[in-house]
Amino acid sequence: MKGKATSFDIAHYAGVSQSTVSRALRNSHLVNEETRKRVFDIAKKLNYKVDKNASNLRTQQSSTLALLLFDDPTSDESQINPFFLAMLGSITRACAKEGYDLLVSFQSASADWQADYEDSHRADGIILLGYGDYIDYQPKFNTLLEQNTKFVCWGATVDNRPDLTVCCDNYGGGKLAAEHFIAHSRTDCAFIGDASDHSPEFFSRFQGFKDELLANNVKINERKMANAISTEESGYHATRSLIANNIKFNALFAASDLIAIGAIRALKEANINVPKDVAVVGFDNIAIASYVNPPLTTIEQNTTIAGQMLVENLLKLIRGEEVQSTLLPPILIPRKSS
Amino acid sequence: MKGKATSFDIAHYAGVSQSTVSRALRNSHLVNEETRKRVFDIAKKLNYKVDKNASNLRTQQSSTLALLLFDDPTSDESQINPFFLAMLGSITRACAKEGYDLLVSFQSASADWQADYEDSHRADGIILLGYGDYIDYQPKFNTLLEQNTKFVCWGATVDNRPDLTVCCDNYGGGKLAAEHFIAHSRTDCAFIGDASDHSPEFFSRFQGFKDELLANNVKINERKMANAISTEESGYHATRSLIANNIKFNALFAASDLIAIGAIRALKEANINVPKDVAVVGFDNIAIASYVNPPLTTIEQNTTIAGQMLVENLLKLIRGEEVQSTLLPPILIPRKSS
DNA sequence: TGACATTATGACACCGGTGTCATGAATTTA
DNA sequence: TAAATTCATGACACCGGTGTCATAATGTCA
Repeated sequence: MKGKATSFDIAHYAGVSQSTVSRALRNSHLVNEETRKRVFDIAKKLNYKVDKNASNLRTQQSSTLALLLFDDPTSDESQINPFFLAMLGSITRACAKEGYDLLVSFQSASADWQADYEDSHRADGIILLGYGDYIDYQPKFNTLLEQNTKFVCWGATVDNRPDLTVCCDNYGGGKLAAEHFIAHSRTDCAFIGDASDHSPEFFSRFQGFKDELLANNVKINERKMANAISTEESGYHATRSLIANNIKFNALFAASDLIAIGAIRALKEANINVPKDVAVVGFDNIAIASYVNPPLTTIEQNTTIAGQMLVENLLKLIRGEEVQSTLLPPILIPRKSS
Repeated sequence: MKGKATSFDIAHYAGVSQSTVSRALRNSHLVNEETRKRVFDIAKKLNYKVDKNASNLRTQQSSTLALLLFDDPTSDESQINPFFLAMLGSITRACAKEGYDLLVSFQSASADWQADYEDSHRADGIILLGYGDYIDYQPKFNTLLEQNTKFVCWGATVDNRPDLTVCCDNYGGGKLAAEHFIAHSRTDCAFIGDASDHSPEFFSRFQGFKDELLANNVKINERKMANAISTEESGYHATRSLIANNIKFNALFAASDLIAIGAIRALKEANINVPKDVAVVGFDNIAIASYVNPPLTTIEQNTTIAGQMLVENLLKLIRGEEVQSTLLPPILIPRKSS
């Protein structure tokens, strides 16, 4: 066998036209059962595989989805945020289930990603996955919309298009954390994350947290808040600065598990016992959370379902079906850290 | 703008032929500088992107690599082995650096994966990533070789083709673990993993471990070995069965970190102190390892370098360059578990 | 100034499928 | 039995690029 077999080779051996081969292989009802069988046998023998490029070119679709990962550029080069890795895994699985291939690609927020994948026909649609500063992305979202590119994103809300978003109910998750503290009479609360509207997800978590505390007549002191991005390092430093400023609290809500883990490290170093002196609650329920010491109480975002929903919604969008905005319910996973 | 712009549209606006547009966009020296500039400007204005399918079809290559992930089918559906996730991340990054796209796909060992991706021209080459029972794969490797498919695999050695493999020096890693125990006078050793040649990587780790012990006149008792696959659960159960059988040891080498983490859980439950009563060493240095209690001493496989090497070697193979077999040096990361 | 190399471009076949239309044979209907 | 319908198939244009060959214009050298 020199080179790969084509449908013409099969046609030749089967004594039919190439058109018929193409039809037979795609199980068109227009092909005689006997012919189909013959074609299939020969295809198998020649180890024939449909050339995706030719097929995609003709049909103008690719049965491929693209995943654009916007990892936090400030985090360690070699490691990807474990929450995203988990999402990546579940999206990969969901795509496989739907018969789509997945093209994975790292992006920096500044790059010219806004049109590449769909316009070049490499993918039928795009999944955008990233924490962080979605505000910068809005103009690019608009470009995507203008070009009628099919895309969904995790977390970020696109102006007037809630249907393009899949995310966890961050506000509700924040409330869960507050409820939990109140139920355990820990009302002297600190928050570590980003309470500005720069990071919409962290902001919502904080809002939910604050509002639920207020509903119970507890006010959060602004001095007991510190900014952090979603890394262990950042959580560690933010917490250290609180401690260094002699700020006291008996409960700490971290906007992500990585932050919480860093916070616990800082607390331990300062000989502050978790959970006795300070109860800690994180957000995400990454795999590591259950293994740290003490195991971390956290608000779970179910990555399996999230990945599925992203893929499902994107496929609906591609097929022109109606898509509902999707808010996933967060769940409190109580462990020893609180 | 109705539909996507093609090179014909550009040709029309630029007043040149489509051939010239194509040449101009690919920076052929055969195009006048002024013409090139005009073409580029128009392309930009029309938001033109080369149709990858058409281009790939013509050139018969895709600037895409495929990653086939063989996750352990017995592991939890929703979670991917964190070591593979880390590899996935580093391979993604390495591909991006080389200007290649990455197609990610889950596979079960039994599936008909052996020819799909390259034959269908979706990818120029394949990376195979999986722990586990590579023996079943040998016939499929042969099919790949016969079809002249370009591929590299992680860990597994393909008959007579060591150049197709990138892996960590598992034997050397096993020796490191043994050295470490001996240096700390922990010579009553247990091993948890798979010491059969069913799982070549685990087997090598065990061989290195055993040989280094023997070189120091320490023999490992067969009763102090238990089989486990690379999950926390499996490590937990294997260790429990050792304990239940009243087997004593003061050092435990686990063939992977997940196994080690499960082992530590079992030991703790039996009120056996780590590291005082039993020193534990794992393998992989997954992210979780440093966060468990106590932090896990482990043999690191550098996933960043591993991913890079896989991609680099595969690209060399594709370009027809000579490829060296690649053995990555493992490093002992001492932590509190030993 | 005629022979020849160089430069810039256009025409066109080609990659390997898919979808439409035309065609001929077999089957059903009036 | 002629007309209508169904079935199975072939011919062919087409998707949007890339690469080869031909061609015209300009420049170079003897």
